[in-house]
Amino acid sequence: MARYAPEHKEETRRRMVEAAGRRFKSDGIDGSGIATLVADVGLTNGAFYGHFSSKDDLVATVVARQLEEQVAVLNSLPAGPESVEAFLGQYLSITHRDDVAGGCPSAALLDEIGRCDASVRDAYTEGIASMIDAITRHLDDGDREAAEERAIGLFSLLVGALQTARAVTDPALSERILAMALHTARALAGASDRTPSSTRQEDR
Amino acid sequence: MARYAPEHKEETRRRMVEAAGRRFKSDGIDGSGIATLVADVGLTNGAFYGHFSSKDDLVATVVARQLEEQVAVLNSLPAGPESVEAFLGQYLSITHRDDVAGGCPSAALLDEIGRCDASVRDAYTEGIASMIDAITRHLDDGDREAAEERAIGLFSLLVGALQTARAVTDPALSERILAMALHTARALAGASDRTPSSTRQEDR
DNA sequence: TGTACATCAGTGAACGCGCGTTCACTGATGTAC
DNA sequence: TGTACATCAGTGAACGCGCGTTCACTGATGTAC
Repeated sequence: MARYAPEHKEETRRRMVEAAGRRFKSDGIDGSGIATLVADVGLTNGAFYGHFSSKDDLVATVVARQLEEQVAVLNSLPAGPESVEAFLGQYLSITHRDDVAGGCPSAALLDEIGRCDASVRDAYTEGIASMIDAITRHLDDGDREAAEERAIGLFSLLVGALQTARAVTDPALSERILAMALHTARALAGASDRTPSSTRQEDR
Repeated sequence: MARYAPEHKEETRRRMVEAAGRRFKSDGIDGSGIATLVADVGLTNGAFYGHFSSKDDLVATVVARQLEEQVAVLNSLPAGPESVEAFLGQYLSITHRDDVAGGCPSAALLDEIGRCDASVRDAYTEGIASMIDAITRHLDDGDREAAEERAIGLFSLLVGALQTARAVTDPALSERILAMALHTARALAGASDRTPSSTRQEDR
């Protein structure tokens, strides 16, 4: 093996965390074996323990990273109802439904995370707290408490609807779930808009 | 082995489906082995294939049965906003959060079902269609389309919130999620109430 | 009434396989002298 | 300039284990004659 640049190992680890994120989301945590995970980045199974102390260590790292990325996206969103609308439309789109590997980690893994060790659930807890904060900031119109409530409701609605749309085999029902959840999500996101310039009309 | 009453085998199968429902929900589908599942009803692993043709056959049967039971509960609920309120309060309670094995199958298994074979997802599709119908009937105030939309939103919200409350390790955050989701759920369930006799006041 | 046989729910050992994890080893590079 | 050694990311075989599934067998009962 070649002697590597100082950043090489760090870079390999980073690629593993990213590839494992996609694997976990598409095949499940339990459904993804170490051999497959390392093969995804072109290594053999023994190399794994040079980077992580155990599978759980990787899982916790991946969960933390996935949520960080999502929070970063939310934070980079411009303020204002239009960008929230756009985000909702993209979240509840057919494209997102069909891109499990590249999509929302909560929609793909939430109930499995609930069955994981405390280390993984701790990582999720920290991530989700930041996420609720980020959503709350986008919805805040002065009443922070009410905005946080809507943030939690919105997050739960999005995750539950996307999971359901993915589980169902009937394409018409699946699209109906996405469309109706999107309508409800818009109403929920804009529930405090008292300005008549609001994008929504059909909700009242 | 004793010669059994004619209903004996059927009864064993029924017990297996019920026990497997609890197992799947608490340990995951992938996390529950055949040996454990049959041991739960006091049998040894070879007995399994006298009742089911494969694990997937059992999973599909369990998923169908779990949803049937839930729909039966919904259908037995008296009409009127009070019983919907009571149902929401129970669904988003700490008791339900802590009773994964005896609780809602969608909250425990939805993303794992999304990764299952078509037979399992077909069973889920049929069950969820009945469930949406049942919820819609409870919310219907004349506008069926709007009621179905609120039914889908409500279902997604409940499932997403319960999963999140379960995944999180911080008890305060977990309870906060349940409480805030309950508040949003009540507003959503009663969104069409134009009667001032409504139970909710704080939402408008 | 007594013997021979059919029924059938359940037993338990065995199958090949993939799991998470360990570990002695490889081999290309950098450093010491 | 040339040799000896340290470094270290990655290799790949092996470990014990549990998985889903198969199958020859058990043994208590009912039926036939």
